[in-house]
Amino acid sequence: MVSMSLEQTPARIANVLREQIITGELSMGSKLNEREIAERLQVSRIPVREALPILESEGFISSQPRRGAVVHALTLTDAAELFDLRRQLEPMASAFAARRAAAGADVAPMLEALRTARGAIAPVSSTLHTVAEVAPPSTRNSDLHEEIINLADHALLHRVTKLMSGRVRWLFRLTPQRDTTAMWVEHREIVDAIVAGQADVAELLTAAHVERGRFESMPLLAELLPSAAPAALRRRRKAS
Amino acid sequence: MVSMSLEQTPARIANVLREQIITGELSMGSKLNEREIAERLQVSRIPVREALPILESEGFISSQPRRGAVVHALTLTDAAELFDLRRQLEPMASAFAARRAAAGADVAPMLEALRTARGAIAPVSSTLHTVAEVAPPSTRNSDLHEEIINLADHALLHRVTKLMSGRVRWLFRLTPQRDTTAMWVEHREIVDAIVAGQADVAELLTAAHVERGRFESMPLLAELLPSAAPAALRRRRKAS
DNA sequence: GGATGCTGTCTGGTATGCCAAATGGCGGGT
DNA sequence: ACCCGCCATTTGGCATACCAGACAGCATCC
Repeated sequence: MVSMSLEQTPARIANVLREQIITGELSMGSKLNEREIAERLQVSRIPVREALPILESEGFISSQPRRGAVVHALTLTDAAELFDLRRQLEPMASAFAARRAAAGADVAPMLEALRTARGAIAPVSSTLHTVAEVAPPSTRNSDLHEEIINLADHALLHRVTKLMSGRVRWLFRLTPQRDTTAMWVEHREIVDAIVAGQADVAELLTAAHVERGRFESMPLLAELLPSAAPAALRRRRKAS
Repeated sequence: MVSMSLEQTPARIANVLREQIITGELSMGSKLNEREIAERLQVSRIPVREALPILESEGFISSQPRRGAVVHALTLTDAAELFDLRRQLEPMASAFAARRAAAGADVAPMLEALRTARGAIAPVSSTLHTVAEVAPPSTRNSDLHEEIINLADHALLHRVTKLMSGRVRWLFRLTPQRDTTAMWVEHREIVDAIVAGQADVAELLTAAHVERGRFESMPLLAELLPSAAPAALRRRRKAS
């Protein structure tokens, strides 16, 4: 390898594969061969071997001892479980963020993320920020949530959330976008409550936000995903 | 390597190091040298390199790109954050477990763990189970919590919880045990609510259980742990 | 005498190569 | 014709070896 980006190689490999999984370039269920990936990315197998556990911890792939790794096939249960955890953690994050804001923490990055998210819906020329790379709304929303987490200044929460954020983006990518204007209003209300230091309000609004997302998304996902992992998918794969 | 246990080598190495960290055999702040560990455990550096990220994800060590890994020095903030997360996740686990129990799931393993935990306090001869290895109460409590998680049958919750369980044991090991009889009563009440399928009751009892633990443990931990990681601990380490 | 640059060494990062377990095809036996 | 077992190939697991960045000590220059 001649050129080296600033981030570590295993992390870079994990990022590449993660994006390929999220975009569907690597379809669910497809096998991941260490040698093939190593050759494709022009690295040796070692950093690949270190990248795969990262993706496994984030729930993108599942690997068994001597049988290799495959891209995890998302199920409706996975989606429901993700909403379950977000239901617990995101309200907590908003509450902590509100307390931090009340204590004088800098809320500017969060506000900026909110503006950017709004810009992704209806570009407002008043702000005049050059949107070099037009990221999809799902990424923008993730940015806002991430800034709330950052504001919460809670290392453990940050770690756990980061573990789930990839899957959230993956599912959002699959889900036909819900009404983004309404969602922006919800986001604004949450941010307002945080900035005002109203921890309880922010917590409840965020809980409602998550549950609304579940209510709107699950029916759509129900038509896209199998309800559970077919455990009887071992032998007899000739017809597939 | 001549003999190979059934679990994978990196996981085995992580287990060994984890126990050594929890028991204090590896003191906080001590450096972890890949070659030294590899030689000590009679393996090569590769599985060691794969074990360290596991411990890092569980918060036992912190490593920087080219500067190696050190055993994380627990702070009071770490303890508080752990209680914060447990406050959100354990009540959720109890609620899910209660719903599963109401749906007819097998509650026997949980009851067995409860009995075993009680046995660790006042051995009752009526149950007549041979306690081959006398594990410390902290481990027994972890077993009960783990069984509740298992009963909840929630893959994502299980994953996130497993990420935190190591640190919980680590802190419990440091904390002078709180009154175990009262704790057993709390445990029994929670289990009773779960078995009865009373999700709301189980959830609230568990929340109270966590908060009681926080209330009793934090003052003790405050005398054992530094309040925060000393960021100004880079240069000038000659006197230490 | 103090600060700065250089160099040696330590340690982590990556590549290559070998080994063993698992899988699938093929041949022989019933 | 079907089933069972053997063998080859695939593929992951681990060990060894090499490379590069980081840090400490020393020498040198200011």
